[in-house]
Amino acid sequence: MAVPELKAVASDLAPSSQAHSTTVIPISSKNLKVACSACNLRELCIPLGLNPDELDQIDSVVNLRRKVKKGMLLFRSGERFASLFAIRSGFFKSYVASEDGHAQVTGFQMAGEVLGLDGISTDYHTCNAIALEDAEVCLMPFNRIEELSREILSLQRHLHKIMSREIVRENDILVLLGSMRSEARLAAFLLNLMARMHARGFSDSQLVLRMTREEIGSYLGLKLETVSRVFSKLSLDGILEVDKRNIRILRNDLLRDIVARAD
Amino acid sequence: MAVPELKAVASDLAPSSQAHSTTVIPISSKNLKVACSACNLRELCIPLGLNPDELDQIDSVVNLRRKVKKGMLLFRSGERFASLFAIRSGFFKSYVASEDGHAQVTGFQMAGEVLGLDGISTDYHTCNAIALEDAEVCLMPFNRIEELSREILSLQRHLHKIMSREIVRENDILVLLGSMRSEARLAAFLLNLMARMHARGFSDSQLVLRMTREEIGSYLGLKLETVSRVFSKLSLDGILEVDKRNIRILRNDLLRDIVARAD
DNA sequence: CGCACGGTTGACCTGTATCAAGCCGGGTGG
DNA sequence: CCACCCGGCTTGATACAGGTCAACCGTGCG
Repeated sequence: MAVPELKAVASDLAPSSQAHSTTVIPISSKNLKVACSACNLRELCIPLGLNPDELDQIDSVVNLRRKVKKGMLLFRSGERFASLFAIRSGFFKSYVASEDGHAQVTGFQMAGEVLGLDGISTDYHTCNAIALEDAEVCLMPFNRIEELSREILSLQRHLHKIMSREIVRENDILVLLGSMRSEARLAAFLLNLMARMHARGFSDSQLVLRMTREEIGSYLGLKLETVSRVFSKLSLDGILEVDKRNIRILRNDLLRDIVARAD
Repeated sequence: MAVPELKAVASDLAPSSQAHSTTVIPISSKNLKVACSACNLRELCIPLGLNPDELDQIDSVVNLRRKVKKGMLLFRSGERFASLFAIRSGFFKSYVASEDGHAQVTGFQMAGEVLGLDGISTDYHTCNAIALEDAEVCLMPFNRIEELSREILSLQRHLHKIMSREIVRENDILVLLGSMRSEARLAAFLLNLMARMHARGFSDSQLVLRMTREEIGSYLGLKLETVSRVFSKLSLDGILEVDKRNIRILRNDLLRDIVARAD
């Protein structure tokens, strides 16, 4: 398989909850620019081909935005689930923490992706989501989503596809963790990140990592030293240019080879 | 976290497809015993608290059963998705196969669990499901499910919870693969299997594995020799009694310790 | 200024993979 | 009915990828 699409979703939040976030911005008819119907990320969050009436209904669901400063939690494991979050801007990691303090990163999420799907299962979050850079999210109260998706067929379908896509993505990571070696894991990870950035209009050969080596390692089942060494090796091999968190892909083809050869 | 609930779902199928399955049994009012309303697995597949009318509607959705002989595919990657499958009896593994022949097991499924969720995403299967023992599944055409879940609120909710549960389960495996060592992986795997069997009325200390060491290894990211060695070690330590595929857990507490200590 | 954090690199250790031999039990064909 | 074979499993010897521990560097920040 090519470029496993690594996990891009995570959990959910208690909208009324305390400490983590900073500002909550009501969306009124006055700041139309944030309404879904006018959002440039629209095609990622909501289905295409809605009529104006339906778009209005969607706008009425997505009734709050929230700013999340770098390092702040969007939600944490154990909190009550009420809303899904569509990321408007910024970058998140989601992770589960064992009681002993060890944290396993389960995904990285960027603009246009949805956080919180795992909370539907039990009505409580099972993981944490933290902003890796200043971010802004749209709150989508889940009971309103369910309500509306009973009326708008394409919204129902869209919701199901988003959830299923998440299942498929995790499947891909299982393949990665179950059968690839360090170099292939990092190669697949970079290609995936790059593809997602490219789909958002960024360069397809250059990117700025938002996460530390340790976070990458946790996600890929490697130690930070190993991640660092693999970066060095790929750099030495002329496949990447690595300057701290600035990565430039020089030989996309070779990167793909590494993944393909690994199974 | 205790006993990660390992993956218990997988992909989907083209109901009209050719080779794999054996018998298709229409469900009529004559063989009521298979109708959902009378199925003893009901509480696993469909929501509780439905009124008779709603139960009738559900029965009308689940309109076919299919027998799948041991070793036969229920569906394969690339096939068109049309239905979810509820397992009535038997045991499945799901896996994704790379072009080069390598197979990564992504889950084991037993009675009462649902197969096919990953197909919703693109309308095509992304993995394969194969029966590890003679099995019988109920076909649930997905467009009918979507239709009905617009009318029956609790069905809609149930569907969403099932999908979300699958996401959470895969999260748990990520933790397992990302941070546990062989002994802890196998311990978590056994505890999970045991719990699922126990929930179905079987012993909570004894089980018969339906899969080979190699399949366990693929699932856990280990080689079959390693799986075998870990079984031997756990046996030597007096934690298990292992006779080929018959496993008896002697020290559940120690097994849990192994998982807990591993993070 | 100095400290803390993220990153790199080196030396060494270890858990798991790999390769190989052999066992057991069940199915098949002579 | 027996011999054989084959698939699944166990066990041993050895190799190696990645983990662990440690030193060091640069940079941003209090």
